[in-house]
Amino acid sequence: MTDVTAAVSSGSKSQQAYAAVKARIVDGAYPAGHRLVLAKIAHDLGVSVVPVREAIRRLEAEGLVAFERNIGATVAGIDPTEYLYTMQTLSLVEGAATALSAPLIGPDDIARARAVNEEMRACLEHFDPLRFTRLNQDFHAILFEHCPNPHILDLVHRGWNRLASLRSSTFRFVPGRARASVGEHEGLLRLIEGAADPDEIERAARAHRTATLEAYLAHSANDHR
Amino acid sequence: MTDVTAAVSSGSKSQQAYAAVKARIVDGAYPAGHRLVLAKIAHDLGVSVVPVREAIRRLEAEGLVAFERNIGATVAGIDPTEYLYTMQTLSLVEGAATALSAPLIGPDDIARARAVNEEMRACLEHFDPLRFTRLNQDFHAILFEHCPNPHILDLVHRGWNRLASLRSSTFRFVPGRARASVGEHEGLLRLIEGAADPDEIERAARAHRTATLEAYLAHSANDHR
DNA sequence: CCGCTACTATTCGTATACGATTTCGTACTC
DNA sequence: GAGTACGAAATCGTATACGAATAGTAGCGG
Repeated sequence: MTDVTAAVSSGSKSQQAYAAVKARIVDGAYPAGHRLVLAKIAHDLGVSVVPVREAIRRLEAEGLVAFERNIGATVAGIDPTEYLYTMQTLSLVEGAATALSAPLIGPDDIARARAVNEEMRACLEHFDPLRFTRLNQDFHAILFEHCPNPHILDLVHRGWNRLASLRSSTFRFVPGRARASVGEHEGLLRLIEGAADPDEIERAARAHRTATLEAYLAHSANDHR
Repeated sequence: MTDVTAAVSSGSKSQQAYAAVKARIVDGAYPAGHRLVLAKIAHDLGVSVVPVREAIRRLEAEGLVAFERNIGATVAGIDPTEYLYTMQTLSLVEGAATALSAPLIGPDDIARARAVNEEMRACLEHFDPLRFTRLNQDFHAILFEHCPNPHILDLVHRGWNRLASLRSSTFRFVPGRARASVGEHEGLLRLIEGAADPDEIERAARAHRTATLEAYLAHSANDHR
């Protein structure tokens, strides 16, 4: 459940353009490398170029768009190096977000998260990577609902958006990673339920993300030999 | 040694406006709450309002400026809650940046950092909080020079900028914090020199920032009773 | 046939202009 | 005298317009 619904109408045309372009990038309508021509987007949205330009610059600041002076904007791809940077940062901020949220998570939240995780488990047969990824985000979003630090939460969301262009390729291509993920989720829930030491929760949440990164690294090393 | 020198001329007028306004905010020429009128800034810089607007929006994204629709922009202050959020995030990213950098720090870097720290120690008599803070940033900047993850480094710099408006009030008002800081720096250098476990280095770097936060909290709790 | 140069078309960057919204001051009423 | 309504000034938000820089293309020369 993302903020895409707020795409249409949000006061200023700049916001509107921002939401519209962001949605198209995140859901893949504008693939990586796609050229973003200000005048064309402005025409499509029925606004002038100025608000569109502002929207594009904002997306650039979030890392979703690459903008070159006098050249133009393109949807930012994510090469292995960028992937590494982003995953490292995500493991950091997700770990902290989970640890900070843990004391505020109630039994009902746990139940909801566990239900989502069971759905993920069921999803392992007839595997649908996109659905699996959406459920994965829902799972963590529940854990972060009560996160007391909005800055850290914002960083988490930025990381997720940044990875959106990959279209869950890790789950898709690294065998066994999806199943392992479900197991780690359950472990995380047990720790939170048991009111474990925040440091331990942070380590577990961090390792959860790091495991995906390392699975990717191992798999891509395998590919290239 | 900040990037203020790059303020003048940097290709686009938008960049120029960004650097100019940012410099004035960070160095205190525009204090917190100061009203930023687009037309006035544009006139002062000799450009039109469009690039200035773009610059202000960028500063807003970095948390340095608060922008309200149809109202205007003001230099963002930092209330206790924001301070807490920012310090928590900084402890997180500085801890990671230090741990990631540690294996890449050579003996010459250690020597330079130690020299800066000794300058800080000397600075404890005839205490000059602003100079002390600048040295403090120099110290950590040396440690981060080789940081292999630019995303995390960027987050560190954003946090520093966000705190700039405080004008080192923690060092100024919390007794003993400056001296403790110098000691913690030396401990950090020893850990790095000794090629300690990255986790231990991360904990120490994180605790270094957390200690300042807690000193502030304790002190302000004292104030309000 | 290949490489270089000049030209054209596209697109960005910024200035100017105008409508929309808010704020502040003033006058009027109770 | 206090509160409210109205109007003017200030400021933002966006559209339009034009200059600047770049990329693509055609033509020329080797």
